[in-house]
Amino acid sequence: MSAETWLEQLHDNGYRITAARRAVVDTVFSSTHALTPSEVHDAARKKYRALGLVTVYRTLEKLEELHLVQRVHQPMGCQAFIAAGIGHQHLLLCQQCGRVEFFEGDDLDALTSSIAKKTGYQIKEHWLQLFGLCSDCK
Amino acid sequence: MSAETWLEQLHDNGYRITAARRAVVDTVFSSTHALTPSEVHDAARKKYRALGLVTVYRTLEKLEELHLVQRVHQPMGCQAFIAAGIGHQHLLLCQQCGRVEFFEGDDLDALTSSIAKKTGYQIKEHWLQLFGLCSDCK
DNA sequence: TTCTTTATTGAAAATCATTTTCAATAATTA
DNA sequence: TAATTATTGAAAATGATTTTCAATAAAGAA
Repeated sequence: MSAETWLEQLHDNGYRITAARRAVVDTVFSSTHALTPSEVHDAARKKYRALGLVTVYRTLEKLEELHLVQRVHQPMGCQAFIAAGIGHQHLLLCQQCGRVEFFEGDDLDALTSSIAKKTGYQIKEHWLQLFGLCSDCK
Repeated sequence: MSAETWLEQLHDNGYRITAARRAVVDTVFSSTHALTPSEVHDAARKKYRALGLVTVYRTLEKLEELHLVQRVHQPMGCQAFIAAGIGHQHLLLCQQCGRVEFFEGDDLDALTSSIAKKTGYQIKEHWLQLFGLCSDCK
C-alpha cells in the first residue's frame, strides 16, 4: 500500500487526480499521527502552496468513503484522521506524543457472548482502543 | 443514585440549585438514550419552558466535570451525553433505537500485556464499546 | 495533439454548534 | 430581610464545516 495506490483508488472510483489531492494524500498517508483537517492543510501546503482548506475537507471525505482513512476518537476531540488499517484492527494511541499504531488479534468472543447473555443484546460490532505511552515516550 | 443526588452534588461543589438545572438534571438522569445538548434542551423545556440552550451547555459541562454524565462516542457523532456509570464500565449501544447500557467485568489484561510486548507501549487505559441490537429491537 | 466535457478548485458566503459577553434576576447566607 | 454573588437567557462572537460559484484543469474523444 502506497500513496500511489490511494490515488489509483480515487481514479478507479471516477475521481480525478490533481495536485491538490496528491498533496493531501501524501500528507495523510505518511503521517504516524492523527491529523485534523487544519493540520493536514498546514502540512500539505508545504507540498502544494495554493491548497485550500475546503479541498482538504473534500478530499478527506472521499478517502473516508473509500475506507482509506478513518476518524480517530480521542478524549480531546474526534476530528482527526489517520490512514486506515486493513481488516479488523484496533488503535493504540500514545498519550504523550500522539503516535498511532494499529493492532489486531483481539478475541472478545468470550466477553461478548457473556454480555449478550446478561443484557439480551445481539452484539454486532465492537470498538476497542488502547491508550498509553509509546516506546520513545515512556 | 437519583436526580436529587446529582443536585446535592452540584450544591456540595458550590453550585446553586435552580429551576433550570433541575430540568436539565431530571432530563439527563432519567434518559436511557444519549442526548445531544439540543435534544436535552427540547426535552427539558417541557419541564421548564424558559430554559435557554446556553444553560444546557453550561449544566452539562458541570455534570461532566463531576463525572455524573459522560460523552458518548458514536460513528455518527460524539456530542451526546448519558448518565455516567459508576467505576470502570463500558457502553453497549443499540444501533436501532439508540438505547445505552453499561456493562463491566471486561478482563483485557491478557490482551493488553500481549500488545504491550509486541508494540513496546506501556498501556494505561482502554476504551471498549459494543454495538448491537437490544432485546426489543432484535 | 487539440478539443470538449465536466469534475475540481479556492474564495467568499452561509450554516451550524459552541462559547462569550452582559445586564437582569434569583439563590444563598449573614 | 438584606446583601452578595452565582446564574440566567438573549444576543453577539467564535470556530469548524459546508455550500455556492465562476474560473480552471483533468480525462477521454476526435
